[in-house]
Amino acid sequence: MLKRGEYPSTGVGMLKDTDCGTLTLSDVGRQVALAGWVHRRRDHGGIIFIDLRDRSGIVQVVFNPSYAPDAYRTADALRNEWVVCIRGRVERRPPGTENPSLPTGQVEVHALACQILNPSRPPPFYINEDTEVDEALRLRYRYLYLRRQRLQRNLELRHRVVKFIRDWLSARGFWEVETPILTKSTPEGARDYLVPSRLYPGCFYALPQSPQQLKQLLMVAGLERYFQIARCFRDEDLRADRQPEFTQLDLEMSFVEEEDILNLMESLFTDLVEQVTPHKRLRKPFPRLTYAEAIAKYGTDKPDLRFGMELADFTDIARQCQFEVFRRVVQQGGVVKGFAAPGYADCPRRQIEELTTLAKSKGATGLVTLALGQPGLSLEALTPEQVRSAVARHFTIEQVQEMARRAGARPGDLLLIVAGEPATTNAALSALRTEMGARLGLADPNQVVFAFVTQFPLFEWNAEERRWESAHHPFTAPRDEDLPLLEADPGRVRSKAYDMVCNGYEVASGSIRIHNREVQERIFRILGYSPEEAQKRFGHLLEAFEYGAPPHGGIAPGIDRIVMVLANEASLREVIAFPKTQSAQDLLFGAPSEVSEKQLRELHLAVVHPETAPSGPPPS
RNA sequence: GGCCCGGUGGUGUAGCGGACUAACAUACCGCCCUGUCACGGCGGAGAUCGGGGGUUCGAAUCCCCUCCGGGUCGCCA
Repeated sequence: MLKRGEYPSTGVGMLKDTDCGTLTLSDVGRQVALAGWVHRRRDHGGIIFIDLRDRSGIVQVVFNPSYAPDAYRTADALRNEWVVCIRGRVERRPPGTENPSLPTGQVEVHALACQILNPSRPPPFYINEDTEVDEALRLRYRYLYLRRQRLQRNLELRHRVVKFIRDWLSARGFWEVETPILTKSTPEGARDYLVPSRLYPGCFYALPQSPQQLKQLLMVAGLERYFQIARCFRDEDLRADRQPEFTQLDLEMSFVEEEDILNLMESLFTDLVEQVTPHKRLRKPFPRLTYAEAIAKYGTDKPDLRFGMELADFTDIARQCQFEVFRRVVQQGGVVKGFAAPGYADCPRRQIEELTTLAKSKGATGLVTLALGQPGLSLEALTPEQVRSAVARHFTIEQVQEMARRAGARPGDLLLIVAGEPATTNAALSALRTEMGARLGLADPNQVVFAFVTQFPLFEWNAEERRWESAHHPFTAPRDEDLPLLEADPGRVRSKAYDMVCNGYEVASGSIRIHNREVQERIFRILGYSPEEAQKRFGHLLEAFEYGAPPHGGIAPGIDRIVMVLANEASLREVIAFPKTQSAQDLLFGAPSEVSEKQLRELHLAVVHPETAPSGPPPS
């Protein structure tokens, strides 16, 4: 909501000199010129009320034939979303007719003149209500969906977040530098969006997946502190929190260690939340956990820390129990882990089945639940009869009590246990934990908990191609103490890469980079690049590093995701003005689209349609 | 590419083998109403149920194919 005086009025006095949402009792008696959209019309036969809406909010306008017959006649024709200009006087509402649910509810504007600036067809969906609309329709009529107050608030929030970041970093000596959108394809990482070159047949530019190498070159150039609100492009499949083009706060600093970057981020986002979204409760200081801790306690590297329900390890108990399924999992090198859902012991069977389905969808073979009696009892007094479970008979009461203790469970809680190979077990439990957080209302929408996850592994094993790959990117520095492990045991080498997470989303990712040629060459060797290959792929960067590259590192928070979390939205589409569908289409413009033969000829392109796919542009 | 959910007047939903001549709310059109704020009252118009094929005496409803939207796994250095 705009506050009075926060922005200059959007008009200079010809059509509009005041924003609707700013009017209060202190304006009573003022003559104002308002302009905006008809939010709603209430016709009482002898008197007409219009809720007039502009981006600042809503104010009630009263049309009374006794003091403005012409305006009253005009108001009779008005319909939702017509654009009007109204001149009138701000009046205190008659006693008893104030509307406390409206910021301007103490006053109303008595219309003296009303001009229709533009009528409107009935819109294809409600703009004056926050009701569900088919996603395709929202995108097709994006300019109408954006007219909704919720979307306008989201875009305003986004503006304020970006402005805050620019000001904050500028005040701390950071320079914003633009980097090219037309750049070079790199075979690593995500699929590139390609742009054909007219002047060089068969050659292509690529849109940046991120300005990663460019910002490192800016460090070599001696800029020391750089940032950019940068658009990034990745031609990969979409998700609720992934769009093909998105915006990063790209940032890089010279002469820094990991701690410097993390402290900077903690300081920036603490100030940002406190000043831009002061109604949010922020946890300070930001929790820090290693990758290994995150996986052990939450089963994921992007845990939602607004609630506990930490995972406990029951593998050693499972090894000794009488439950054949668990024992076999442990024998085969698997793990048995679980957590306690507080007060959920009496949950209906149907909900357990839903949880089981969820666990299986994440690759688990099943879900074991133990309902631990009634609240108020003590754990020590728990009897076998009070434990309700399909598999309770395979465990001694001491084993049940020990699992409950480790999970921090109390009587009345439900233990959820998954057994299997570590990766799927953790994935399933993480999903279950998130689901229980939602079901039990533990994920407070007014709370934001940022956290740093550190010490990611430097490499990941690609089983398909039977080789090591960079977990982050090949310029990420290994931790000094793990350097001796590099060749001997690459899988155990930890990196100076870090993520920032918030309420269950990964909102930033970064690392300290390698600036030492010898280390960089060892990394390339482990990744399987010959010196010639490394030269071909990354020659420009390697060469730059030979000319006095300073130690440097950085991070890249995702603006869209951060705004999404702060706006309490579940989809990125609600915080991007013109987003694309899950199949990467722009339904408003109809992109992507075919182009003319002439354009193709100029670009030296010929289109070969796949046999399996329909030819031509996507239907719209 | 796999799996899951959805598509019914303009919009949002209900209906899920026969009582559907498809219901409700709202928007829309007309009439009435001078203090409402999701104003209210009366009346009206508006969908052959995303598209195609099939099963059946009978399909919005069951089956197959397909299109669109969403979620998710793979993917996203």
